[in-house]
Amino acid sequence: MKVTLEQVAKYAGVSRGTVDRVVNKRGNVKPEVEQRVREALKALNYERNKIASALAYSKNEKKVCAMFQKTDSEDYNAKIMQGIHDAKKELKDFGISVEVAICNTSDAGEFIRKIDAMIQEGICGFAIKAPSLPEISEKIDSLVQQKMPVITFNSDIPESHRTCFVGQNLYQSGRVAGNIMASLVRPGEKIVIGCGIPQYNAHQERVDGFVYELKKRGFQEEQWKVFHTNQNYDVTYRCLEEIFEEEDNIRGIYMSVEPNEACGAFLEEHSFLQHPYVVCHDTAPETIEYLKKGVFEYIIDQDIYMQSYYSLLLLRDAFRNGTCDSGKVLGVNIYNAACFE
Amino acid sequence: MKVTLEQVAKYAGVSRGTVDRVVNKRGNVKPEVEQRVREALKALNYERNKIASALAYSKNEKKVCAMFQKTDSEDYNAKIMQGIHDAKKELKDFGISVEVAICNTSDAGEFIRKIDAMIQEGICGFAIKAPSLPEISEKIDSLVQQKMPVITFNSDIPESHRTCFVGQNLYQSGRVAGNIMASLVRPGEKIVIGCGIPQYNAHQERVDGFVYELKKRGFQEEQWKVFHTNQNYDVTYRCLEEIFEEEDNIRGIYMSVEPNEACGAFLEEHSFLQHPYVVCHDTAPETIEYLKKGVFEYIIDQDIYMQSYYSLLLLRDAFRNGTCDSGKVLGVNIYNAACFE
DNA sequence: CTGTTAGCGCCTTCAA
DNA sequence: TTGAAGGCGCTAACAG
Repeated sequence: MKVTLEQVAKYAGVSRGTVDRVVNKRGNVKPEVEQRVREALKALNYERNKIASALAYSKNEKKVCAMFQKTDSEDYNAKIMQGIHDAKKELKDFGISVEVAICNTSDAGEFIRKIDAMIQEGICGFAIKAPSLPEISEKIDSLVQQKMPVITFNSDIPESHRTCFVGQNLYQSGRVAGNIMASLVRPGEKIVIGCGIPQYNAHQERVDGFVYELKKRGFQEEQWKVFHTNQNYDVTYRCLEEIFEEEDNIRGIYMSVEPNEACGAFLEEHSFLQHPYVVCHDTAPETIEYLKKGVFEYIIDQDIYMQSYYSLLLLRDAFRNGTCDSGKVLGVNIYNAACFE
Repeated sequence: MKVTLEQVAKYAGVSRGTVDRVVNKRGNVKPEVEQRVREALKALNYERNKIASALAYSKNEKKVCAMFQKTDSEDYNAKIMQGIHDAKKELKDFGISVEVAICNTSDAGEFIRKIDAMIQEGICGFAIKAPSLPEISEKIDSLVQQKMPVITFNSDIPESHRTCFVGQNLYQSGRVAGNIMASLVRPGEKIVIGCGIPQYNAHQERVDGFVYELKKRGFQEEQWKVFHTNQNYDVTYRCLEEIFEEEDNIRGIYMSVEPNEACGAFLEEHSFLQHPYVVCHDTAPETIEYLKKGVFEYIIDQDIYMQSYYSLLLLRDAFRNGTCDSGKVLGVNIYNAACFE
């Protein structure tokens, strides 16, 4: 069952080293010998032992960097750090150490300075969550050109040549939300859509997906109304007050980004004949509380923990394989109150 | 950063072997030496290298068995097999080989005979999906008494002393479904609940959870009606016909177990003013089709693939640690049509 | 009770 | 272009 390099070598009448050269395509093998080895490999159905391989390879020590911009939500930041922390533990045995760099602004300069500083320290791979700005994109391209793996997570920079992206498909997550809302709200009832900042592609994408799905399920433009939260608590609260004063028969609220709490507070502090169904994103503890209390109906999560964790693990594979499995779009997870029992 | 046994040994003034004895609690170490080693361990913050450990330990070859009863759904069986297959590949490097045993009936005798046969072949651990019958439970107890890990998956045998269980909490999954339904259906509207076979605890549990949640959300007993599908296509179809003839204003159908297709076909072949919302379990390809077509509204999945895969991996940990992390209740995953885009 | 040593299977350097 | 050999860090058997 278990076939080793040694056995293949014996079968082919060569040494372990030669088989290794063939298996790992290191070149410097005479074609006819290579042919013979390949046949032996096939005949014995050799598969390399990943554990042994990892152990031997762990001599090549490497340093990678996880870089991200802090958000306003401490919980969110903590989940990212937790993912990094767990990945760090996992990667240690592979001889890979992880440095963390946190940016405080969305200024391209800050990112680029931090990247350069990290490279000075001998970093040879990045997992990075950064705004999609031309300067950053170019910087990434220059790193990739130097054969350095760069993986974007959570928020993609698709214009760049990043090795791959780990995160949610925002448009799809908006569609999932739209589909949920369409099942909750009935003909003649109205929906309020909270968009963050329209200039941010990421915010608009979810709303686009949401609206697409509403249309698909037969809703009319008059049935929904978009407002901009500016990602600000007070703005959100006031907008909701205004809209609920103007309109009636609102049965759905979609919060495409934080601050979910503003919406929760608004609903708790006002009473309605028919309480509106709330669909929102990301499982912050406060958001889950609203879900449990029945103020919110559904949360769609993107597992930010997994994103930071997984992107770091992919970096390891990138070192071994020169590349990594074509990125990874992590799931769109739906939760209702009963999920947290 | 990386601390090895060797370094700890040097620090404590003993040999690697002795440190190993302390780390792995193999005994035979003089208390004062042990004390010294423990201090060194702490001082250097030693953590064992899992890769190296696994490689060395893989010398101890082991055989485990995955045993399950075939269901009527070929897709379901295939997912179980896929999980086993992937686990097999993963475990190979650990020196663990996996045998599969498939039972055709729910007869305790068949299971017990197959278990005995496996033990003849040198199996030393089981991952098993079996009905909860006293004879099987006793058999499991006798294996566990001989220090053999036995993990139940998908369907638990809680009366037994199985090492742990990997699967969904059925009651909770019913609650999740109930909560969804409660958000879809409004006052005055009715819900039909398809229970499989009431004598099967597993079927009843989901329905209990479902009803619990309906009550919690203020629904009245008159609003729902339970029927028994017998897990049979024709029975299900006929029951639905009858109920829809008798009652009107039915807006929700909950299928707690297969055959979901009977429900799908029924809805496609009849037309209603208000099409009822369908919430059901398990992502068989046919069920997903109905979801995509908009005939079904939500599917709640239990990732059976992951259950068979994960239970086998836990067996590996059980060999190393004598026990394994207190089982694992895998998630309750909610899907709507947009999830499959 | 403790130290020594021979692997586990692969990777990598160094000679040849 | 190839073979030989010395690790990677840990486990386990054996000798003392």
